[in-house]
Amino acid sequence: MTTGPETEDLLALSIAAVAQQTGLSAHTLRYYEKAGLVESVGRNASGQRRYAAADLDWLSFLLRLRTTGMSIADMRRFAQLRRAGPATVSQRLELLRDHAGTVRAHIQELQTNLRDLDAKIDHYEGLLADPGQESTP
Amino acid sequence: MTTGPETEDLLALSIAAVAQQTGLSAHTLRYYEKAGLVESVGRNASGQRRYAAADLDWLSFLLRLRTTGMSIADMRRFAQLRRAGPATVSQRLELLRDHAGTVRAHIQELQTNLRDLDAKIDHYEGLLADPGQESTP
DNA sequence: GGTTGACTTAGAGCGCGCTCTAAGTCCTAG
DNA sequence: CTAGGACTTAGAGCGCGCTCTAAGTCAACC
Repeated sequence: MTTGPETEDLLALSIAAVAQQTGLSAHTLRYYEKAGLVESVGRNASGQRRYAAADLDWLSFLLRLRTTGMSIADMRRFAQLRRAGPATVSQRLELLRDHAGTVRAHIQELQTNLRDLDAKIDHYEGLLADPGQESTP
Repeated sequence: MTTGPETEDLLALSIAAVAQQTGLSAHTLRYYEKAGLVESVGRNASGQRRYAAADLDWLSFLLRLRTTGMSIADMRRFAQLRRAGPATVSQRLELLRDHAGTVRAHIQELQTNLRDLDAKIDHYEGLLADPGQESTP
């Protein structure tokens, strides 16, 4: 399943490269590291960050959490558990399940409200087609 | 279709009552008014706000927009069009259609990311059931 | 008449998630 | 050797959407 031996460690992207790939700014990448979302990434001889494949994987997972509305604080909690090792797997699982539930609820809420918006749109279309109806806001 | 003559104007809720009904704080209700989201509501003899049924309808519409992620600025834009009268119906329609599109896209995005989260959850469940696998983060 | 409490206003403050600044170090090209 | 640019750090600043404070007015009850 791995691409080959040491593939990961051979990848060593600069912060600018990772910024471009992820869509995050270099500022934000450093901020995430300082905020405890990302384990300190490796450095080259002159102290500059060099991202490995595993770092990119983790970042894209973080972005998925972010996109689905997880707060920085919760992401940090997850990252801490991950750093603490395999003993925390069940806690991570619980966190993820909770979050997935939240996301599902959020989707539901959006869908319900969207239906109402669509009804409003229909109403406005009616107004346009036949002006002079009662004008509900 | 109307409930009867003057039903709306007979309803005259205090800001506290509206706060409780909508879940917004009184502070936020005043803020929305100052921000141009809500047309100045009626006042009683001593200058206190008295909300009519139409105000409540409008507020619940605003809340639907908010819940689906519309910014205050866009809600203000919509409110301004509404105040400008029937001539703006087509512009309001366009705004609503755009927003509904945004919401649909957002739901899509959430669903996609949720699928990936579920996959991650499955992975963690596998780890729990059979520890000692390769430990993808 | 006094006290309580809900209301009014203008405006300051807060939490979040970045986003940028300032000052300095280091590598690279000319 | 020099100039430019990408990087480093600590920390300040910003935009959003509220949220609260301060100081004052008013109506109602005892």
